[in-house]
Amino acid sequence: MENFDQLQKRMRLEYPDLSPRLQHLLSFAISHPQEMALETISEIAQKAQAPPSSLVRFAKHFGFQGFSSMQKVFRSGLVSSISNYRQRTRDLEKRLAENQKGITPPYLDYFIEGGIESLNNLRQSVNETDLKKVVELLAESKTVYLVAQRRSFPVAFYLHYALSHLGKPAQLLDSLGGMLSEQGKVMKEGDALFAVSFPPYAPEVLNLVKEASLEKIKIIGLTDSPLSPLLNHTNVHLEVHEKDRFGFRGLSFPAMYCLALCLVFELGRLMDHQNGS
Amino acid sequence: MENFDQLQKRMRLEYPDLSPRLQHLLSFAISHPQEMALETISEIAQKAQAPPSSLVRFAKHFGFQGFSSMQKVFRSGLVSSISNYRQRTRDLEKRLAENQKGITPPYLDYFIEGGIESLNNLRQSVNETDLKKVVELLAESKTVYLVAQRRSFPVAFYLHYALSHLGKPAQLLDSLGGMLSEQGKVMKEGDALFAVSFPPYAPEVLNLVKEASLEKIKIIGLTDSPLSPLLNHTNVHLEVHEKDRFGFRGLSFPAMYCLALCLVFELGRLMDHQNGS
DNA sequence: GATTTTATGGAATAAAAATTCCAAAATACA
DNA sequence: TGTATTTTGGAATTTTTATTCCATAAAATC
Repeated sequence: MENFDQLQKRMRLEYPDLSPRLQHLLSFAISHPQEMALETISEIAQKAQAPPSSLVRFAKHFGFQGFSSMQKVFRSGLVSSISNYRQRTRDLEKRLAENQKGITPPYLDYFIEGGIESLNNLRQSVNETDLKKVVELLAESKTVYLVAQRRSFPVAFYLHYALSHLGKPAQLLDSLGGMLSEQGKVMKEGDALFAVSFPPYAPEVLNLVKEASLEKIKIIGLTDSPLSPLLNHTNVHLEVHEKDRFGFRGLSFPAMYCLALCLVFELGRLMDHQNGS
Repeated sequence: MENFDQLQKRMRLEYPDLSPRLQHLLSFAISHPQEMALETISEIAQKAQAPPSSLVRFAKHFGFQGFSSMQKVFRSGLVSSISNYRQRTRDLEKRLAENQKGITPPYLDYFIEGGIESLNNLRQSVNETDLKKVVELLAESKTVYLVAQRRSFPVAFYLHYALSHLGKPAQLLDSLGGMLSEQGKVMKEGDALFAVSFPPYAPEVLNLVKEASLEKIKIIGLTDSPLSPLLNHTNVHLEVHEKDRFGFRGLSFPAMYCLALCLVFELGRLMDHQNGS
């Protein structure tokens, strides 16, 4: 299928040769791509001051089977600004599904695109206010405890590393020797617990969070969905959505690390600022 | 009309009280807002693995007259997120172009941009042949040992997790209790050592690699530059270039995880293939 | 100025999509 | 264990949306 940019280009090119009505529709289409993408043919017809049949004619003029197939292109253009990788990814998935045997690498591109999509999504799933709140909580707390298990553990480890380098007192609750619960007992009011949990949500982490919340420890959650069981106990949380490829989890990592980096960077700035003044 | 954010909030709140099917749809709706906004009820039903009537029921549960009226709310959410995204992107481009110094928050966008750049670079810094060689080496080896320290440790940890889940015998040399060198003594000919090292290159890892290479253990390196001290002893290596933002290291993470994911994925395929034939 | 060709609007029809309703399954309750 | 209640899936129906077709109007050609 032709993409939105190509179509738009073609439209501009053909403009002079069109009939008055089609010219009129074309200029409407170009200046109202969002309406073209989302509304029904009759709504558009009304707004463009033309009958629905003219819109169908318009679509057919550009080689579409009808209005609906043209609208699909407008829709793809609408979302492509968010992730123009999605379509390519779908295509690849389709090709793979068709011919599972003669599959040829490179798959790396595929993961790269998934990663980019995941990073782009990050922009939407994290809002500034929450991010700021997290940074402030970290700055205020005496010690930051970090907890995560299995798949999520690497991020907690990295945060521990980075916070320590910033001079922020941080402790990693690594469950070494099965001592997670005991490790958690050290937390006191005035500390913060940073909990990372992705499916399958580790029950140990959940328990620790529950206990900590009873002790009035501030809890920061990093998880994958607003429905995560973690969220019942967090003071503030950040979301990174989990995507998969071939049922293969983990494409949230690139986004998660970006977020972690940004967090550390902002904390560093805030700490500098507080010391300097 | 209720707006998208309010609706989402309400959904999260009611989640626990819903029937299983409605819970399932809710989590789909929240994680696929774009699909909910743009596709037809039957397409969504298919993707969410539920009958269309359940979607109608779902909409009604939240007080809508039917699916269509709920979809309108999702559409309005999509539209506002798009304009929001566009605005932010425009601002960012402008500020980046104007002046690298007077950058102001939100910084998250800068890290996202950096991450994307880093992922794009990955395409060039890794060549297919090496990637394939690494996967083959992993597949051939009896046990894969993984070593990394400090900043690089999280990737090794993740690889250990993922390889184990694939059924590939893997051991993480985590230096627990300072026993790194002793942990390394277990490696035998036929095993592989996967070493990750980024600046500042940990000398312990370097030593371990040297010793292992004397024992004819195959060595795979993951590092940041062709000049890395690691490379004198590796059989094959992958490079991920280190970028920084505001003098802040770690933007190689998104790329590194992408690479790791891809590696695991390809290994999984190869193993499947070898078992199947 | 008459005739042919092209463009246009709108009503009729077809197609697609959403909604309703009911029987069956699952669950809770006695 | 049997009965009542809730949940569920899917076929039938209704509604909405898109498309076709044709009569008429406008424009071009002779």
